[in-house]
Amino acid sequence: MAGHKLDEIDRKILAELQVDGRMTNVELASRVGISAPPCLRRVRTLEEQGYIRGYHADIDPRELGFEVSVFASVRLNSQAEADLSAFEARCRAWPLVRECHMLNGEIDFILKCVSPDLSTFQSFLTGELLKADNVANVKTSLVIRCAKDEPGVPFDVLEARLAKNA
Amino acid sequence: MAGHKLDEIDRKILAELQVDGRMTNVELASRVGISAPPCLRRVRTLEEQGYIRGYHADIDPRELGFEVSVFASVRLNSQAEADLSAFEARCRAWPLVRECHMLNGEIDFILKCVSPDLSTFQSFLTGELLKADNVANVKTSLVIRCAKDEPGVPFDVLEARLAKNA
DNA sequence: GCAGGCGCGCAACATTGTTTCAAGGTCGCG
DNA sequence: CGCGACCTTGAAACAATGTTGCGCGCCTGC
Repeated sequence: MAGHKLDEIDRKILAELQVDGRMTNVELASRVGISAPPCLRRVRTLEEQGYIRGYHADIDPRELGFEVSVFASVRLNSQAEADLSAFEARCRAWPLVRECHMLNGEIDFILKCVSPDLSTFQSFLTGELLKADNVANVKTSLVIRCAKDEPGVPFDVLEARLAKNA
Repeated sequence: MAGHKLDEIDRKILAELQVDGRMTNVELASRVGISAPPCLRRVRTLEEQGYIRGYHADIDPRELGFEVSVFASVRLNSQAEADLSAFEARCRAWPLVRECHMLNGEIDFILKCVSPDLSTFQSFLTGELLKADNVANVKTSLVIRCAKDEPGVPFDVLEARLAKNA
């Protein structure tokens, strides 16, 4: 699956679609330097092979009234695999939790949450998260402002590494 | 700007495009229950008004050889606005840093980073981040696994709130 | 050199994107 | 109550794009 059999054109396609996922196929083809039909075939292949997991509109939560973002550091009582999985399943079911990452070190999980306002988050925190089985400790940090938010792959780094190894 | 003058159709459009940002306009129109032309006009308006910030392909970093994700908690020596802005600007320039959020509490910033391997991240950490001006302290946590990663807006919560207020 | 496979580009058709225009609906005001 | 301005919608027509099948050239291995 991780066979790095991507040529330069494939990587250009991924980089372009990461910047603008709604670009038309003809536009994409002209940018990467091939004609439209093979370009479309490459995109389909990249989708099937899992390089492209999907396409999503990037919607501003604040514009829709989600004024509050919070990072929550969670510690559990038990780190047995079954308990970890159970907590992850609960996170997937909570709509306010948008991301859930398991970490090494003292903190077991970090959650990224959004909420319309502080009181909504507080009732989630006290009524749901802190009451959940196996949760020992939660430390929350309000996001004051966001300087950078670009999930994805730094293609410039990737190209630099490939150039060095060549 | 934050005038919530979105009707149900607009919210449906946003929800659909968040799930599949490459959906065809005619497909989108049929899903939200109107014909294609007004649907396209609504999408354009939502883009212009900032509800939709863009469209991005969701690319799996692991497939491209970025095996390591790290959260870094950063404390600065000075929290003067000029110093905060300077640090944010540095984060925007580091390709391995994908997200940079300013927090309240003890921690000043949390960074989400990706890297091809641990040694690359370590050289970034010791050679760049820890050497940067004003950085007092950095605590890093490796991501072991990711249970949920759905940036965006929980539209089910939004609709529930609107129903309650109606 | 030659057969096979692979990737490209061309051309044709199906589908979609986009504009234009007229009809219906809503709101405010006389 | 009725009128008029405004907004939104949907149908039609055209331009643009998505999609498929086919043939050519290139590389590879024998």
